[in-house]
Amino acid sequence: SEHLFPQIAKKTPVSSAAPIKFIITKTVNSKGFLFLQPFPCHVLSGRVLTQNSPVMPQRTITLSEPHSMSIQSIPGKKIAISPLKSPSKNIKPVQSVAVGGVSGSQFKTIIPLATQPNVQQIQVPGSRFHYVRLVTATTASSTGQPSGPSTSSIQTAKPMVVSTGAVRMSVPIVPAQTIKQVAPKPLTSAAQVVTTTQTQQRLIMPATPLPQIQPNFTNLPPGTVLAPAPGAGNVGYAVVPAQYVTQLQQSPFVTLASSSSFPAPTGIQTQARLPLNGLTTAETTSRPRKPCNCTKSQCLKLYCDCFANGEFCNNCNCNNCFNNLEHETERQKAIKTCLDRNPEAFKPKIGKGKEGESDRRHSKGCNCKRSGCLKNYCECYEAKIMCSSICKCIGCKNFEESPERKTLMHLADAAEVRVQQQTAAKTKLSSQISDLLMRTAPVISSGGGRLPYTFVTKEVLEATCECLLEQAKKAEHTHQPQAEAERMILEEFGHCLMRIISSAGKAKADCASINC
DNA sequence: GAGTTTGAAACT
DNA sequence: CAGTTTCAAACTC
Repeated sequence: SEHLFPQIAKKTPVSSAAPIKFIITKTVNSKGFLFLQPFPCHVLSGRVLTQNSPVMPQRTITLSEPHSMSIQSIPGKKIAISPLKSPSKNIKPVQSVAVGGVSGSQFKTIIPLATQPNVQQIQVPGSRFHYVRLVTATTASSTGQPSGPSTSSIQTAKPMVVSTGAVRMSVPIVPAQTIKQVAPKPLTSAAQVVTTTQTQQRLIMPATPLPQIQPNFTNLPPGTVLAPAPGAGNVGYAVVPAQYVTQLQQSPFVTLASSSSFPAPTGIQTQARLPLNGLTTAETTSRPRKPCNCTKSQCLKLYCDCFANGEFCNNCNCNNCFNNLEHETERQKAIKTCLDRNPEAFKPKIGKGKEGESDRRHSKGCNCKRSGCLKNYCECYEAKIMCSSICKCIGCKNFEESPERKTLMHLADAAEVRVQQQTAAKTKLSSQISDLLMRTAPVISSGGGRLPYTFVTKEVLEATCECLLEQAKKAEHTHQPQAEAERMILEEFGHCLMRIISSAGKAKADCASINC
């Protein structure tokens, strides 16, 4: 990413350090998510790149000294990388969103890294970013050159425990068995994560240095490097968002291992969203993005919400979709086209306010003409913000004092209250039914207020029905009017119920006396 | 679910 | 940059 890191664009002498495979950079996409793919550089987040992309040649960035890097082309390399945050104050938002990820269904896959020490963290002073170096055992030497083709490059990866100031980059290692408990789609071998024919690949996960990291994998942000504790085992793990794996699985370039213990949820796809920026965990986890329905754009234009958000299409209803790893070349080209047309294309449209939501506003403003900016056609309204002076809308009613807007808000609030009440009522009813079933269900070991038997047995029902039928016949024989007949039957039903209840109570008392 | 409306994106 | 077309989502019936 020469334009972002001009200082590293120049090739510099390689030191004794092992080669850095990738730089992690960052920006945000149009919906406030951390977005990396669109940038015409060799740094793509959590995705596999192909060297032969016409858009940008993939390169390896070699760091020797903190300030000196070089970029070298490595033909035939495919590398997946993810964002890496510095341990600065920027950490917090990253963690808050990265952990939650896309939705509650999102999980992280922990890829065991093998034994050779080939994941290294590099800190570049003055840079807001951290760099991670993934090298094979053969390249972990001091050659400074990338290794040759390999089919198990990742297998030798091992995170290093690096302390970056107050932030420790790793957490205690866990045994391999633990993977099954935390990763729905564990990979039996990292080597299987990235294998191709004849070409070497590496998977670089975002190694977010977070002081808040806890040894709970479900809370780890994507790309967390789990390094072995001193004296512990020799295998490390890296946590990557599951959607990456989903995409990787879909890729013709990459073969992923599927676990026999955890069948891959091929039918369940997650939005391949990258770590977010500007949205809270709750927002991102409770509101997975809707699948798109594109038919003509191949999901490679900004019409497509997935594409516009820097996401792969996943679980969408689109036709002829190119927004996936299978069409990486076309996708990169489309990204470049969009950026050529508008360099801000993938940046958030809604600027984040300095204090509270009131400061949020649409970066370009809307151009609504007929909706009064009070329908979701309006991007401002959709983002739940007021129109601003930069909007060019006609007949706007989306401003603070607008009576129409207030009415709409009240209606929305009322509707929400109704939904909540209905939900609460349903919950209560469900609870009552459940409780009732518990009370009437046969319980071998009686306790509390439960009855020891089920009294409404088949026999009891039959007897009750016979009684009711008998009452009906009686009414018929005596030529009672229909209303009177119904009354007699109901009365008999009442008697039946009383007898059943009485028997139940008596049986319970008997049962209690003999301590059954 | 089909058809219509809408406004952003894409195109000219 | 303005006008037009395309597109997919939002909306209505």
